[in-house]
Amino acid sequence: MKKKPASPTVPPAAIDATLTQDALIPWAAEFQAKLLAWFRAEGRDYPWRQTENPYAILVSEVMLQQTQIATVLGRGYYDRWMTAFPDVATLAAASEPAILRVWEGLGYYSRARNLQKTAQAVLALPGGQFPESVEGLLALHGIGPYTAGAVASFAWNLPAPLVDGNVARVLTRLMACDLPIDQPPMPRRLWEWAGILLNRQDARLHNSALMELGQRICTPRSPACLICPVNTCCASAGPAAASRPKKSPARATVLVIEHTLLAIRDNKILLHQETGRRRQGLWKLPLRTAAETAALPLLHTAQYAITHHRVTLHIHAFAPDNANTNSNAAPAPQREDETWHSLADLPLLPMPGPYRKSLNHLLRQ
DNA sequence: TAGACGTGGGC
DNA sequence: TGCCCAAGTCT
Repeated sequence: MKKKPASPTVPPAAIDATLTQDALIPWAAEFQAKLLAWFRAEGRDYPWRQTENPYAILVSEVMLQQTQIATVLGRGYYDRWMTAFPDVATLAAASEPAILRVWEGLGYYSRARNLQKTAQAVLALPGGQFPESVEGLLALHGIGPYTAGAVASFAWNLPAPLVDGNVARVLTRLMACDLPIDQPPMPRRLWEWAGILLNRQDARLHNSALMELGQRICTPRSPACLICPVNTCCASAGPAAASRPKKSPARATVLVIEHTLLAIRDNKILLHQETGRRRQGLWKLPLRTAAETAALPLLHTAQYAITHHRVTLHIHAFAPDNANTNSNAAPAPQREDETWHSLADLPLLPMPGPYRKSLNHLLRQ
């Protein structure tokens, strides 16, 4: 099978020049037409594609940041959120624990808090409506270049390009680019390419189609070039595709061991609320050093990953009533930032997924 | 600007 | 199993 040779990286000068779409990418019109035809015939029907409500679209986009559709839809996060907080006013008035509880398990919890900040900011705008421009959207918390382009094009069909992981992969393959996509000058160049290729009359469909192409056809490991609707436009179609895009090496995984206490008395459990950047506002079991827990019985061990850490979570039994009969290795039962909570309230408290799972396991009987 | 930020799924 | 990846943003 005869393939276009993998062309060398597109010279920056050819891209940066201010020229017409046809001169920059001669196959742009063909690409747009084939992409749109494919999407009209094969595109999936997601809840956020059945609405032009900017709030509903924003919620979906924020949930989908670094998160797969199967998680957001299959595990019910989108439906639960839209039921609990159906509009900007409801979300703006909600309590933070209520928000975090609905978000629990999705990760990147600042997304949930920023969504509420944005709801409050929108309500405070004259008219109380979302700004109908990329610039206006970018000024809101948690809305970056991708999400601004997504809301602008999906809600109002504005001619705004967008680049996410899917689009970046499609574009580097189309252009046979071997520069690392996470380092200059690639991020800027990808946005330029997306802007040049954008179908300005049908930005909504075009952007949806481009992402879905990346998600379903132009996949990271085994791209389906043979059935790709735009393979005639692609400089990587065939074996070369899987080698793109290039990326900087991932950070090394760091091993961490957490020793925690399961302290229960009078149907109350001792918990600690996170106040730092990580998992802020969520409740965890009290953390202790290995030495402090060495003499305590080990109840449960679990493993989980958080960003580039690999965590082994040990949960030790601690009986506050017996504390003074224990050796001097026994930990203080309670520290300043730790509080007792009724076991009945446990389902209401936002908690990192691994802790929730371990507690459910331990308290089942 | 490079690092930090959660979690689950696929291979 | 241990990576890589997923509709990114913030500091």
